[in-house]
Amino acid sequence: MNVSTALRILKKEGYKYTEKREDLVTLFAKEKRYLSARDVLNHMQKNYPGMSVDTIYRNLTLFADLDILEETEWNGEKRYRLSCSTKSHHHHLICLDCGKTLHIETCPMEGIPVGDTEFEVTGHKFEVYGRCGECQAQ
Amino acid sequence: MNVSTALRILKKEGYKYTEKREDLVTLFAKEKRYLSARDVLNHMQKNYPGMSVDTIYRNLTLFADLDILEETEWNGEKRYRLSCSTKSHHHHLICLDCGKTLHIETCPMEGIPVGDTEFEVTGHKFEVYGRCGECQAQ
DNA sequence: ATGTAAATCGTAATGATTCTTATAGATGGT
DNA sequence: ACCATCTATAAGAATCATTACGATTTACAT
Repeated sequence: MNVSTALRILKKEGYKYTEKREDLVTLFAKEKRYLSARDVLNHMQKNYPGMSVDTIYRNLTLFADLDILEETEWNGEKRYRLSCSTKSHHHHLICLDCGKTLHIETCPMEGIPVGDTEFEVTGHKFEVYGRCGECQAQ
Repeated sequence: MNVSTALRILKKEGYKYTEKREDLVTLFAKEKRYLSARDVLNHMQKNYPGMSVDTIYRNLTLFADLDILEETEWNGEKRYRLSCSTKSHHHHLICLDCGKTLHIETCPMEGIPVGDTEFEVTGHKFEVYGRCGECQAQ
């Protein structure tokens, strides 16, 4: 996923192009890590001092719905990062200090026999948590 | 995990026995599924009409710290269920409607090569989500 | 039985997120 | 380029889950 792909998806789905939306996607494209709504607000308010929290949340939710952003949650806050790829299903090793990620290519759902239960399976979550090298060195 | 084990852990760690704490653990022992703080409050206030939300949250957190309860989160609410066992590491298939669970015995961490990264791994989460048979039938 | 620290209550405070209403701005057609 | 329409945004209020606080009650060791 990159900025132009993201904006193309926006247009295709009938949403309007705004400079704030482009900057929002650009921020995620630069950072390539999980950011909280507050992180995003702090970054965005440098260029747009009066930017509303509502705009942040509304666009984060929209982008997650459009699969432009991936969403997760820790320490009571939702976090978002740019979708790594539209192609291959994968999981993450996540630094809980800075939100940096590494890919985990294997998916635990392959080989789990959940089809023979009365459950209708709708999703799954596999995440490994830790601290990256930089954050260990403070 | 059962009620007497839970109360033994409480005592061993120097916490006081109260009727509310016994009833709280008993509730989880009966339900054997994930409950939100609000679920617990509703159940408990039948017997203790004036019970404070603070008491609920304080004890849920305490019990989770003592590994009497397992904690997770979905739809913006923390959820707790009685720890299945003190012995074997496992994961869950969870009904997002009622909190009912099935065990998943295999752990995806076996076979994931995370030791050769600069990350210090501190934890992981693997959960499968769905709807149980009863909830599908409403 | 008594003293003390912990547990609880009632309520206020907090923090993240969502909602509301009025205004501003993007897009498509002229 | 201009206009109409409909979406996006700002500002602030509202909501929801959770935590904090001061006062009171209770468990339990002595």
